[in-house]
Amino acid sequence: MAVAFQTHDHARCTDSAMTNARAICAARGLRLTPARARVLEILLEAHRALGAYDILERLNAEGKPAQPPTAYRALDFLVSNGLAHKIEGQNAFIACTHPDRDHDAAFLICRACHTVAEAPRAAASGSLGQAARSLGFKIERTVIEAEGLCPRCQGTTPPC
Amino acid sequence: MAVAFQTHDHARCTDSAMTNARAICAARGLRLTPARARVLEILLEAHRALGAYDILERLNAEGKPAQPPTAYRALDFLVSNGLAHKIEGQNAFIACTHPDRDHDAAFLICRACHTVAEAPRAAASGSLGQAARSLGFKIERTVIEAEGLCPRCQGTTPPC
DNA sequence: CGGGAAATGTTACTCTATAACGTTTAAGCG
DNA sequence: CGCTTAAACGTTATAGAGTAACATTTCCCG
Repeated sequence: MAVAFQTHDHARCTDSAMTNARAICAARGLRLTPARARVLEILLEAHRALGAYDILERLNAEGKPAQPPTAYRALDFLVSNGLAHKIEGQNAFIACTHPDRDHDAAFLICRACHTVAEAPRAAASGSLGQAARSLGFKIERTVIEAEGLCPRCQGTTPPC
Repeated sequence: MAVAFQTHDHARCTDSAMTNARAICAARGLRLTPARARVLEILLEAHRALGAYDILERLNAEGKPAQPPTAYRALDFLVSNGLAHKIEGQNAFIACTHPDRDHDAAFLICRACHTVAEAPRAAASGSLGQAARSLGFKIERTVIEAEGLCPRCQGTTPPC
């Protein structure tokens, strides 16, 4: 997990993530339609957070004219089912790297190369959960994001 | 701190926050212009997160026709200087309840009554800081938000 | 194979945010 | 004090993010 900052074989991790996603949808009776699968592939291939309109551009570049709802519907499906996450701090979306079950995640986002590492995380852990408990607040959803510089981009003047 | 979920005297906490903000700006050589002060007051009076266009509506309702940049400039100033925060999960802004120094904060946001409690927090604390350290990631900014139900709204069918 | 729900296509629109200009204001200095 | 200059502000226009609403198609299931 959280290997995003290390070099690795993107093609292979895309393939295995797609296979995994198909298996998950089959197991849960979800329909990973061509449109949804294509959006997930785009996210996996980009290997970083993409805006909805970045995805639209890529879809249109493939000769399939698509309007915003097409992208947003696919993204809603992927996010609802844990196959992708929304990075609220950037109005962008990223494929989940371990979509084995529902989970809230924490993200480390490099402002230079836009790589995003996803750290699995116990729901409502840490100081946030503590504060919530002491106030009687019932957490339903969390957004935990850190923006900064990844190891690769800390040394280089021009960002990787 | 984090008293937002308890009933209290809004007028008084608005006044003292404005006095505090003026003192901070004076001490730092910042200009809390009328426009900026008015936006801060609006945020304090609302006592919950407001969208930039909610603020614009209120400004216009006062007979001062204002365009988006007016609101965004004031908000940028307030956020840059720690007098307000942006709630990324809702594209909304809220006055800071303890703007004594630069700080990252964590937020508990009620989805029913829209009240926001701000919990002070050591920067890069908890699991996020741990993950970052182990990966060599340098955190510059964090977004930590929890959405759910506040104590008041958990019992009632119609939200407070 | 037919009925109904889910998914998609399409048009139009709303909300969020910023670029780029010109004008005004006010702080600092000789 | 009056000049210089940067910061703040007004204004117009536009870019970017997201959704409403409705017609059409697909495909699951009985």
